[in-house]
Amino acid sequence: MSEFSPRDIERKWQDFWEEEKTFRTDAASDKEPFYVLDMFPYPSGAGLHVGHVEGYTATDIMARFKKARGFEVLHPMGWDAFGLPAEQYALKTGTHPRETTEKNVETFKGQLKALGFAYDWDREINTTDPDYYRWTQWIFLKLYEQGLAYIAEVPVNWCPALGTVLANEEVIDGRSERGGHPVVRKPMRQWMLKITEYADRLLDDLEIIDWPEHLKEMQRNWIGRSRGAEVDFAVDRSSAGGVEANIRVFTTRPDTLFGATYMVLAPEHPLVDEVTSEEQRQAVDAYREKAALKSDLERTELQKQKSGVFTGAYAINPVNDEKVPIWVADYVLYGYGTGAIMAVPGHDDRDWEFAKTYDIDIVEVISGGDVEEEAHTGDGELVNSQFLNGLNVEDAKEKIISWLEEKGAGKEAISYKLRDWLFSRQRYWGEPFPIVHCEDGRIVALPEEQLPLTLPEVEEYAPSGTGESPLATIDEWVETTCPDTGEPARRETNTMPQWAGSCWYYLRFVDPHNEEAPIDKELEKEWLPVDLYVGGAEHAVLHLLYARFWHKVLFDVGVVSTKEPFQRVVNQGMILGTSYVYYEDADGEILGSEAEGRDDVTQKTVHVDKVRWEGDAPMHPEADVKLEPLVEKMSKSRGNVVNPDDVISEYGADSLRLYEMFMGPLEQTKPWDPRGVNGVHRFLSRIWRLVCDEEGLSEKVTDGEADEELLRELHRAIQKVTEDTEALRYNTAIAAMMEYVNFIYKRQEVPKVAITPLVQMLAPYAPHIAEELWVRLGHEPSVSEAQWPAYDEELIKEDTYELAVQVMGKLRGTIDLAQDADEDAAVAAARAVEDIEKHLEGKEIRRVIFVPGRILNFVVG
RNA sequence: GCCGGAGUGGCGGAACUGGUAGACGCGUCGGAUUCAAAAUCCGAUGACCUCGCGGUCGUGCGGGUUCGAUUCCCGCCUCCGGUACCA
Repeated sequence: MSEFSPRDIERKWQDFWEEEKTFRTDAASDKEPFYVLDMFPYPSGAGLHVGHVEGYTATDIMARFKKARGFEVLHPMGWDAFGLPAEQYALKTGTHPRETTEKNVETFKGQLKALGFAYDWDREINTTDPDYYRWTQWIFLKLYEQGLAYIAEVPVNWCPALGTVLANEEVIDGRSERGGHPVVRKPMRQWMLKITEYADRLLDDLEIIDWPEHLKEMQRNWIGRSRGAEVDFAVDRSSAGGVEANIRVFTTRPDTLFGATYMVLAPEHPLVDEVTSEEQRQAVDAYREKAALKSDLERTELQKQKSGVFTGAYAINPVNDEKVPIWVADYVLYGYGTGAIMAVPGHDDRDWEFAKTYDIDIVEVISGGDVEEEAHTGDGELVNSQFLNGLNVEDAKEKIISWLEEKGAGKEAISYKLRDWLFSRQRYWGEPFPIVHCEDGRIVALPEEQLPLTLPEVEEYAPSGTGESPLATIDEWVETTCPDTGEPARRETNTMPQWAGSCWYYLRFVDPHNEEAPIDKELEKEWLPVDLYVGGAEHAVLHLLYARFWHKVLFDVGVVSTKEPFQRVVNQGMILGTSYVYYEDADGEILGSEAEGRDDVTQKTVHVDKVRWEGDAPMHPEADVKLEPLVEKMSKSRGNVVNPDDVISEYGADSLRLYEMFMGPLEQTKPWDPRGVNGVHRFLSRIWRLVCDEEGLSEKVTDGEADEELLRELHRAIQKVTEDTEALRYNTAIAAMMEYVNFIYKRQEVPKVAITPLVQMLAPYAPHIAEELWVRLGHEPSVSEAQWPAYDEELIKEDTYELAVQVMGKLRGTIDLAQDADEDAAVAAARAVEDIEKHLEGKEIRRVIFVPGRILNFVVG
């Protein structure tokens, strides 16, 4: 075959790798281990998209590169297959989620294989496999034994019309995504995990891992640790109907205590009932009821107007014994801090706004602003604060905290935004909890030997109607006996959330068939942490935080020896598509870009495949209207999705892989350009033609030696590609290979020794063509087993180099200069150049700046 | 609002620790090949002035430091991502 035809070679080499088990990992090997991991996908019905391909290609290149560099590489793939879509499909069609999952896995796996990824498929993991979730349940038991799993009544999104609990993403504007039925907050019995107990470690250990700073920052913000003080305010008995109570507040600004002119309790705060006066009770109850109906989102999203109700009661400010009114307001969240605040309107924006609305006193305690105009939140000198007067904020905090501690009215405290993790779902398609509830109320964990507790077959996937999972309707599964006493008991009918399976899968890949433990201890020591973990930024917080949490728990119980699971994380950037936009007015008339911005029209798109091309102008298929190209996130509804299968059938997998890496830096958001694929395909064809001919090997290819210049270019290319690949700068590594190919194209003949290393360097990027060329060049398969080419710095050096010459910082010419030339030689050479000399003529040279290898600059007077 | 990131040719992007801005690719133009076209190969391609040699301007905007700034500092603008009453 004379022309490059991916169709003819790609399948062949995919089969070769599979049969030869080229990418099998020997976990017990003596070689240095390198673990490179992708965020495994949820196998959706839609199949792989170009975003998956980007991340997976990036890790695949690293895996193949490291293998060639002599590492024992672990590069596995699996399926995060529990989850909502399969269950919803089951609801609609009655198809068992297992069937849907199997089918989708089949599709995904076929697509991944067609891309030539070097996975060790013997280590494939599926989170829905009982042999896998047995250990997910086992880890849950460890959490439970450690006291880190508990049951609580927690409000969930309850949709009475659907008779089911909805996930946050299924609720839009307080209504169900499907059907638009009202959704209310309803407390239900839930499993919680005490991730808050690990907050400090999750925060501190960010220091020891090599993650992008923005990602660490997001985790820090999510944990939201803040230092402050807890202060007790006694409730004024006479105003609260004789009730004796303390209101404890958390504040980061104890220094402003003298400026506290009211207090606020969250509507859910238990003290509200106790302190509310008879006159105010009706108003308070009404307010609390209204607040309870709002979802968290509603409570926060429309932040414009603050609302609240006075309870009728007062509290005593411990620093000056002044009476301050106690209010109820939903801008205070029950879940954060103590659920109550001291309000300092002079120095807090929210309190200021509230005080203005309800005409509450504003007292300035820190000078430097005008508290009648706005809250002054910055630093300043303390005023109106007795013994704190004259101090700055920092010192006042210290002093007031010691004062409070001395008086027993408060103490230093730390608060977190992070909440405990709501760990149960009222669904069928998830891991069952290995827990039974006995009739006497005891909660008993199943013994390890009884794992896995498998999901029963069900007739109906419809929700039970009570808010419980469909499992609750299967009596023969639910009804069991207590493992301790043998008395009748009921199984837990909640299931675990999708996060559970993905919290530890990276461990299982190391030792996927172990029946004694989730992972062998020795192997864990050898392989963890993961050296490189690549995935989408959408998991920057939750998945990565949850997995870190589990890892730390497993560390504490001795299952793993490492503090952190992922040494290095990289987020691949999003790939954007081009939408073709037009506008439509109320009468359905189709309009072009001239209608942009008008508010009587709606923006619409034409699916990429339906666009009618008039030359290079995109036109509406039915109307004579020019469409406006718009680069944005790919989505089905915008008709701008690029399907990897289509690209493969037109250009082949190698071109798709190469293009996605050539587009730009891995972490950056990049627009898809269909013509770009053609460009890299052209590059691969050029290499092909360089090597191959109708007869087999091209006439240009010789058995001779490489000359000095060729060697220099070759070794320069090897150096650049090696360094850039190591640093994930794939785009510039590819550019270096292109430059080298352009260079050898200009030659009549090229010796094999100058092409072979190129093919080896190409192999991680475009493995199929590289394998084929490798064999054509007379080597035994496979290039995937070959050692990465080395470069020799000596060969790269030249006798002379080109030096830029500036006069007054402006480039005036270049000179060829010997490597070891000194300043005098450089100046002489520069002055010999007419174009440079004419800028120096008749001027006094005041200074010469000579940086060997970099610059020669004349400063003239 | 706050936090994070980014603004470089017609387009995607390159430029190591301040040292020839625009590598590589796309597109465009020209040439070769062809009966012709596609494909391929070779060359040109930031803008402006100039017949040409050459020159001036140019990395979002305005300042600054420096012999020299895409790179460092100060002040803005725009876009993208995250987050949002967290006391």
